[in-house]
Amino acid sequence: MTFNRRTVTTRRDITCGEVTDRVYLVMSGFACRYKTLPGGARRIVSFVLPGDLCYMHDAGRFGRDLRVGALAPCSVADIPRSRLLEVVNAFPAISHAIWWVTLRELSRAREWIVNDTRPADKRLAHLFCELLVCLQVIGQADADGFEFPLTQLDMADALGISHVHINRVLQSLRTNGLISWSNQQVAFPNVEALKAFAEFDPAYLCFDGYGP
Amino acid sequence: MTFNRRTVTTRRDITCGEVTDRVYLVMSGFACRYKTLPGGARRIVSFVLPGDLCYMHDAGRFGRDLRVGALAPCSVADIPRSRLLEVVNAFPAISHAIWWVTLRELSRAREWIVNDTRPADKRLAHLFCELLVCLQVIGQADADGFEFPLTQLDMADALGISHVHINRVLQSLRTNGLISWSNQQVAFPNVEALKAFAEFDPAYLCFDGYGP
DNA sequence: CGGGCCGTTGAAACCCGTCAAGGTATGTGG
DNA sequence: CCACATACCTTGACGGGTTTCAACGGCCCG
Repeated sequence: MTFNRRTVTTRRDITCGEVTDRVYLVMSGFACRYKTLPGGARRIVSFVLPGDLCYMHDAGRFGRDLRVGALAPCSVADIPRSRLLEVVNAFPAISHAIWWVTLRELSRAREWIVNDTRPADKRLAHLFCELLVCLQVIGQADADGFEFPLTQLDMADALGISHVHINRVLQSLRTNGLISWSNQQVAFPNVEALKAFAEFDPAYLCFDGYGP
Repeated sequence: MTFNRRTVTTRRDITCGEVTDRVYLVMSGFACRYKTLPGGARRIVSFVLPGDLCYMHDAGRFGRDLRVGALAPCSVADIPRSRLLEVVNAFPAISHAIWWVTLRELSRAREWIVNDTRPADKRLAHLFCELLVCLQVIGQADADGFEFPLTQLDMADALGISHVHINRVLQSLRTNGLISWSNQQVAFPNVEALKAFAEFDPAYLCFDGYGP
């Protein structure tokens, strides 16, 4: 059951042209959903981690203005939409799981809206908390850190602030002993203090209670 | 087929206690989904217009930290969740429609994230554009304006800015001839100019192509 | 008449963006 | 091995956007 598998390099889109009859399964790497503003600025609206599906829903009508790009080299499997439908029909429980991840996405998008009201330092801390928990679930983070191939500019676009300002905010968090980040490795010396500072409540991630 | 129908006054929540076995249909008025930050600030993450369903999905797991409140007097119908399931089973096409509105919510939430990267004046203009189109679809707006019972503070919480600043931004838009707002009546002397200023592209609203 | 709620305005301080420049690492080609 | 280019990180200075605090006026309603 291996599909057309390929590698997408950093700063390239995962979509190939205007094809809409496929869904994309990210198997490794680091990607994001983003939009580009008329001025040329990029705003990342969510991260795509290994195991995530993209363009699951009819791409012709939903998310036409939303693109998916690699932030680190990604291994991607192209799956024909028809194949996905077959699987859903054969195993109705899959339909339930698809509902699950969709509602999870919605809940997370809303928390990102809320996060945008916080000052930049708490915003950055909150995003790191989210990444820590999500990466732990897929076994790509230990208790207090993870490997992190993204640049400061990527994080700036995910938070909607400038890359200059994120640098300053990051150093403030560094000197406060909340974050260390170098050589593509992020660590949090005091995870509880970080979560408290970020006002982080993992409920919105909708992990607990995941069914079949 | 009339259900337990009631009226919710301004600044009150539509939910009644911790009940999770009901969905709520807003039949008239103006409501919003919101979260409250630890500091006490309220952030609105989406508006709820007449015809919208709330807590459609298992409220026990999703959206526990999300509340629904009335911004103007609302007429609400409480529907037992079991009744909704009956209807879905009896008319499978309904299931398709529920998918539709859910994906629409997701698309809109993501555009709100993008909107948060714009300066406050464009942000406000963009939100007005969204409201204009959505209210037109349900027949509660004409070509260049609508009745609007919300306060400036409500709009501030929907945009994540202070009520003082929204007042200043609003006056700037007023003097530029883009918006007039008084006596709960909003009008846009030049809709096209407003949309251009706001960088508004209605694609994300996912209205076109709505099926059965 | 008094009390909320809402809109409005001014002043000061802060957060953050932009511009500009320099520094470091990595990779490439000569 | 060196020159060069590129991408990324860092820093300072400056200006503008935004928040906060404070105060006042209008309006509706009890």
